[in-house]
Amino acid sequence: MEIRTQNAFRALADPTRRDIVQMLASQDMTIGQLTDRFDMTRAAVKKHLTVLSDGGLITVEARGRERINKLEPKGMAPVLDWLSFFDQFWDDRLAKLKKAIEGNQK
Amino acid sequence: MEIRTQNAFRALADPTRRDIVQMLASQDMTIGQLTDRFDMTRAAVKKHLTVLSDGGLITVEARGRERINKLEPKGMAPVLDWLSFFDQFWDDRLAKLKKAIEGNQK
DNA sequence: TCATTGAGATACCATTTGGTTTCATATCAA
DNA sequence: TTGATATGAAACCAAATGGTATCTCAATGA
Repeated sequence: MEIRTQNAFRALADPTRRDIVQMLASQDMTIGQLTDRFDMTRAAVKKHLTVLSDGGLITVEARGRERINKLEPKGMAPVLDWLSFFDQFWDDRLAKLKKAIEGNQK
Repeated sequence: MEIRTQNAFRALADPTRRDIVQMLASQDMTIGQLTDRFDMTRAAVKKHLTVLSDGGLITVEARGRERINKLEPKGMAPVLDWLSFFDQFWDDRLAKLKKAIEGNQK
């Protein structure tokens, strides 16, 4: 249950995928552009992009023969939602953060 | 590089381990107590606890023949640190959160 | 003392994961 | 039209992952 949370956490579990997320944070990129920045094949990058997409962390927009990969910030919400569990240990800051993000996203 | 971040994200990637974290949030528990709450063997739970320990998310305290597993909240810091990257998209709340947690932890 | 209990370690297994190579398809441009 | 380019998809592979069963060890307590 709660497959969205699982898929998001799973997507963030791999260092290459976290790097992709950071790269897409600075600019939208095609698979080709991303592949240029890694020491692996396009097929491998594609697999990572699929996992990120399953996790709701990116969206893909077709433009001609290119596919523009964009960061989907609200995909992070389930992660922050889960992390807000730790309010019990600290304070309500995580909950506030989550609300702030949700507000920005709508 | 940045193995702590990788180990923490990896530890959180599995649903059983996230459940364990939540259980330990309400009270410290031995392996036996945790195993009672899952439909798997003690050996399997032990493996999850090892991954959580590698991720810095729990500590183990020996007491007699029992091992008390405790949540280690500051192990979450690398995760929050990485997530604060998204400041660029929204605002500085995550950075503030991170600082607040670091302050609470020292 | 010695049976019981709580835990760790190891060997084993099926599935998943992260990578490759290869081939197919669609779009662009000359 | 046709060659180059951007991507997708499938088959395959080694290693990691999540689980099991089994054995050992240490502490407890009657």
